[in-house]
Amino acid sequence: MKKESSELTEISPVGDQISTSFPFSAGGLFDQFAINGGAGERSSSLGFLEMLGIQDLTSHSLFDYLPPPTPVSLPPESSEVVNLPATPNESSVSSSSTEAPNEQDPAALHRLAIGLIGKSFSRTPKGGKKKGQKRKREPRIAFLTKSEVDHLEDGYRWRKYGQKAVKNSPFPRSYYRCTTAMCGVKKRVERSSKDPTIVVTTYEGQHTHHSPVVPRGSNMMHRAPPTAGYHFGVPQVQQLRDLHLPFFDSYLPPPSQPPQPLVDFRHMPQIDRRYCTAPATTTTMTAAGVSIRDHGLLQDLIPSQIRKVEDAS
DNA sequence: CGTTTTTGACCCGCGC
DNA sequence: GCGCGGGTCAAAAACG
Repeated sequence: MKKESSELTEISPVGDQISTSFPFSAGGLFDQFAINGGAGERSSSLGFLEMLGIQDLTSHSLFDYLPPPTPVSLPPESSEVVNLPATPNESSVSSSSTEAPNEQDPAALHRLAIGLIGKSFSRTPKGGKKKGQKRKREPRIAFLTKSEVDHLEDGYRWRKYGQKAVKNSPFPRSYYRCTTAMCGVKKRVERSSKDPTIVVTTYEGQHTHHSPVVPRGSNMMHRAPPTAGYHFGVPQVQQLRDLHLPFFDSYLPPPSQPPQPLVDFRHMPQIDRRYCTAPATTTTMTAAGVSIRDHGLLQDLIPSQIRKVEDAS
């Protein structure tokens, strides 16, 4: 059956996309991780790792390259410190105000690499596009997560609309769209061929709705309640800064400012219980569950940054 | 029975 | 122009 022209998404070439219309802070630096264009021979994950100066994931873990861990502090209203286990054998999670963190209890964000890997634009929408009309371009953000589970729970409901084999990779790439009406956010999920323990989740667009839904088959123990505040503790913000990724300065609140609301770490013990029985990489899954859940990065930080750029222009 | 997933076909941009 | 690869569509199947 012949298809109508429809809204599609493609990735713009590396060459001009950053310098011409990237809404954040244009510059050559972005070329290092605007890696999804052109012939598409480099995966987003590899590009991001390259950006971090990581060339070989076959003999090292991504997380070997990240900054040293710091304790995950809870928001000011709670004095608890949540320690994440580093291995399944140490899968217990303490929630104590007195227990000091150590190397075996790296912070959640230590296990998370977040990279802005490029940008994309929508193709001709249904109904056609006028000649010469600029395509809408959406920023994309990739989360690299060490996890056994491909599709990580992030608090939104997604409908899978496609799956494709990835060239030079044994793992397929899945395409998801937010099921909320009028919300055009999409995400791609693929597993790194270099390090199969790493899942690359790429988000495109901004959610038009604030309240994430409770996914089916889940319960409130697995996620923050809708009414809960989302807090990104100072240590997490500092860790992101410590990655020395220039664009993060635009994403993160100034050091003098209170942390942006993002993740409610009070729910991390529940998340850990959910995964602690799974083998091998589940501790990172814990971190991933929290990290990916910090939808604020998408719906709070990015929009604010876009506004910032728009105001400045 | 409504929703989601699966999966082959199709569309499009790009390189040759 | 053609082939390739990424991305999406949409009918059918599966699921709850």
